[in-house]
Amino acid sequence: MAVTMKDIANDLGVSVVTVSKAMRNHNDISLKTRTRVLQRIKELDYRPNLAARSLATGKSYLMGLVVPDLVHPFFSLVAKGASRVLRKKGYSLIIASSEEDPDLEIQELSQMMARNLDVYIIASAQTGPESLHRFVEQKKSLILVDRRFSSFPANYVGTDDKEIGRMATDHLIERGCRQIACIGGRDVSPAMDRLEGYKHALISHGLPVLEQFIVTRVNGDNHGDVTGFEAMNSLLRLNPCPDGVFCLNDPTAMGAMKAIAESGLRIPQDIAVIGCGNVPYASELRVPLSSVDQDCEMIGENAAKLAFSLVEGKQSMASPKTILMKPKLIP
Amino acid sequence: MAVTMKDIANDLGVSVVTVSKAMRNHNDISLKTRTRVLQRIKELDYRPNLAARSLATGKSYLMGLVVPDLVHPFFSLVAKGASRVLRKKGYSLIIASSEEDPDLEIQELSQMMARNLDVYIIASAQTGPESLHRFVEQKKSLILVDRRFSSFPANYVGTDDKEIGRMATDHLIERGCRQIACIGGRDVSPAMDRLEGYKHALISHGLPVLEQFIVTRVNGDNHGDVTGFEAMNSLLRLNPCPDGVFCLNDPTAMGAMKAIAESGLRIPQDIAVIGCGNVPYASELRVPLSSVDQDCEMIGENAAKLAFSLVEGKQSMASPKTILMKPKLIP
DNA sequence: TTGACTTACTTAAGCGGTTACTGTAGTTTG
DNA sequence: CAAACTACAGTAACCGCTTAAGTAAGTCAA
Repeated sequence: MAVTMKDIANDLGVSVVTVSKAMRNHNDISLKTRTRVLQRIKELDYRPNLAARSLATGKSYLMGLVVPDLVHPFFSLVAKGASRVLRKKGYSLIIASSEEDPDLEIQELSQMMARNLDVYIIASAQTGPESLHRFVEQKKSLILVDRRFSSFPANYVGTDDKEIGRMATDHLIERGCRQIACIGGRDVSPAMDRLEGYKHALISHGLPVLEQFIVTRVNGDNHGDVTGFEAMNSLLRLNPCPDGVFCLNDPTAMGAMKAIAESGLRIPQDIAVIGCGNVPYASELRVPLSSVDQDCEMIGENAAKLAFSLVEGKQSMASPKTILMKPKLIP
Repeated sequence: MAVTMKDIANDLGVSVVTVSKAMRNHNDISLKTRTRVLQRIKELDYRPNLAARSLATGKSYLMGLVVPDLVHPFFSLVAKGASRVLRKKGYSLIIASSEEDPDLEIQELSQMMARNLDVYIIASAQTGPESLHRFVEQKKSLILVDRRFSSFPANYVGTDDKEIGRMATDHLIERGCRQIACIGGRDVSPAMDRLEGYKHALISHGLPVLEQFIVTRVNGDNHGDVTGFEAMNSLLRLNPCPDGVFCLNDPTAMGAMKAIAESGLRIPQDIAVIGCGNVPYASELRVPLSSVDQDCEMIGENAAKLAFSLVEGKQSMASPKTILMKPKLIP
């Protein structure tokens, strides 16, 4: 078996508690003893058994991250950012992918709760906040990422999605577009907020908000390329046909661009396209894609930092904090 | 606090042990008692504290996955595949990203070892197997993924990389290329094996293996696009210049394609390019990229399954198992 | 020089489970 | 009808660590 505190204590002729305290810099231990302990710990390459520590302290030194799709660069970047911050403080990250399935998400969260994680960071695939109430009941620390629920106050880290919508639409307007369509998902907060920003931008430029130019789909983020392709085709049949399209995410934009290309129209001369998310390699696409970048890694980092202030009690769950990142236009 | 076995035992007027046994279908408990226990467990939504169980059993029901770059689709797909399999058996996955930094990897692994994970699945960023010996010493279950070390026998799940090299090169030869170059990383087993497959294919077609056509770089996988761009530029200066390029991975291929495009040559008429990895959206690129696909999710799944056979003792660390996936050509 | 404080450490208890051993009915057997 | 099982449940000990409470010395002011 691995080295335990007992081994070290025996070797040094002190009690286990002394070792425990020495290790955690309790001011109850003489410098001399502490040094001897630390010395021996190094020699034996001792590492405290975290399961035992967890049991004794009630803290697990584990944080959970549940995302709808780990393969999506957005979420893997969030994971990366969070992981980097947590690592430094000796925390580990349990990552689960819900595959955009609400039931699976609940199941994964149950698993995690059995492990008594210190903080749960969730980009939820739920349509409503119902299943999140148990976090409140069980007084578990919760941080929502990317997606939130208006009726459910909780810690939240995300991008300023309204600003994204405004920014993207403004960009198209500045490029001379006047008939601007919008394609994307529905029901999830980023989509709704971006749409609102889109409308806001149109209105403040004195342009009309036309319902037929807004194509939203449930779960439009999944298989966004298909959604984008089909939605764009339906937009192309309109008269007048849009001269600019704001796609709520990049895969959708790529689908839309494919549809435009197949129709024989040119991008961006005939129809300009802007996406959101700034997927890697966007610049290498057939037609380079303008996009709005969200600093995904920073979202992860901030979520992790917020997580610390929760476990350290600096931040209470009672007064949830919202951190919004500023988006950036990538032409 | 959360519900414990004690609560259930008290409620039912039985001992804690009875609850424990009932829960795990010990044949020591009458059907009647077992039903009562399970009933109450459901009512209270009880979940056993896994830290406690871990302490008592010595198993953590956790598996660790360390990858060099979580954002790389290859590794996130592996993670996804592994996660899916583990979930079903009640295991959770701790994921860490080493950022291609060998020291960071060692650090992450130390962290994990403190948690006594049941199996460690690693796509190692090490240049040699030295740091892996401690797994053998401490009798920890280890599975290597994607990258292996010839001098270090260990469980391994990956793709048949020689076959990839052969397949890709054959494809170029069939398309009529005769001057085939190869660009990619160095030192890591997949790169070396693919290169070997490349050479093998050339030789078996009676073509010469020209050293000046082989451009490898240390850490060529990182920032592959830059590597590919620079390497291709140097290849373009050769006379004769290659009419086909096998890039050991897709980002490299994209960099190479950029260089070719900037030089005014056409793809694939003047120079054909084939990559490896089949990145998402490859078909949407300026010039659609042929690639060799490795079923990454299956790699993850197989690694997870192998992990089970290790914890269940069906498979011993003494006789390491190697699982190679067959690659698939995506024109 | 004695009581009050410190300093440095130890002992005891418990976190929430598990395993190995004990005990007690009720049932079978010779 | 006593001996020997069997089926079911309970007791005790332990996993490795932490916290709270205790104790034995040394220090200091009165």
